[in-house]
Amino acid sequence: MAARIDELDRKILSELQADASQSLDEIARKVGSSKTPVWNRIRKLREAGVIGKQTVLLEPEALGFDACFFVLIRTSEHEAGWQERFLATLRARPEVMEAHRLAGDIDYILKVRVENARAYDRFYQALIAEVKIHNVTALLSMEELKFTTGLPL
Amino acid sequence: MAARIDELDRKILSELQADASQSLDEIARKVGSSKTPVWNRIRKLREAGVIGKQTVLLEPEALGFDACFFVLIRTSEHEAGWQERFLATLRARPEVMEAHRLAGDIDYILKVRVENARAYDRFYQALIAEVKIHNVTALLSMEELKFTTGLPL
DNA sequence: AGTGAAAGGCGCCGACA
DNA sequence: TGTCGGCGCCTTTCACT
Repeated sequence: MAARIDELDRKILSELQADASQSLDEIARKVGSSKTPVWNRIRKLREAGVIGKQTVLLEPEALGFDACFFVLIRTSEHEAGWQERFLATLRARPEVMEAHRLAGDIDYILKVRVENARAYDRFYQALIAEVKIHNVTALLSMEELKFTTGLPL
Repeated sequence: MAARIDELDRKILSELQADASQSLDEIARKVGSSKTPVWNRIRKLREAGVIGKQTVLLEPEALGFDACFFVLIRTSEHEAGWQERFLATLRARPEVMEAHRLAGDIDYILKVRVENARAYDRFYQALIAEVKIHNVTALLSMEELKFTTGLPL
């Protein structure tokens, strides 16, 4: 699955991660190339699925999302049907920012962004009403020390 | 800190989150307004710090980042000096995608993206060499079930 | 606060080396 | 594969409502 990427591609991706609003000329200058080759490479990287969607990062606190929880989930159910229902629930719930299936004794971890603790409880109640869950631990974030979407190229 | 945002702002932010490469005309049409007002609102939201940086989301697996760990950290040190060193280490390490200070008996959680388990171990060794840590639990992600940067507006 | 128009810049695509 | 040049759209601004 890992695409063939050379040094120039890496530099271009790095620039795009840092600031996707830069002009082609600007990127070309920084990576030591020029418009057309840079543009062709970006197109190829997009087609190859290396570059996903272009977005803006919003400030959660400025929008009233003051609470962030990491939710550790243990389940006793491991049939396909259960996992499908669980997955569908996660996908349907916009407050679930991230969900991973884990190795080890904890089965899943979620990252959930909500307005406040009450909103988290609503989410929690809705979740356990939809799927049977053996054990849930919620870790409340007091402070986001670091956040980046940029991979270390 | 929460900015005053009306329904139109919310729609605009939603569109930008979904696809920041859209033209102003397109966004204006979708939210039922026109170019200039949309542009003015975007500028204000940027100045207010609601809209942060514009970026592209890269596909980790296409770039060889096949391993993702959530790291639960307990420490016995709670002085300011220790936390400063810890924070500086996290900031300096590009494989740390996310770091939160928590409430409860676990003190910190990190999200770490690396090439493979060996790269994680290098990170782990470097971390405990730099700061004294009481207890570390690493949760290995087997599968990313969901990932979004889009807040639920 | 929204409309319309005008200008400069930039993405995108050609031909050429 | 990289450079140059042009067409047309899109951002950005301003004057008016």
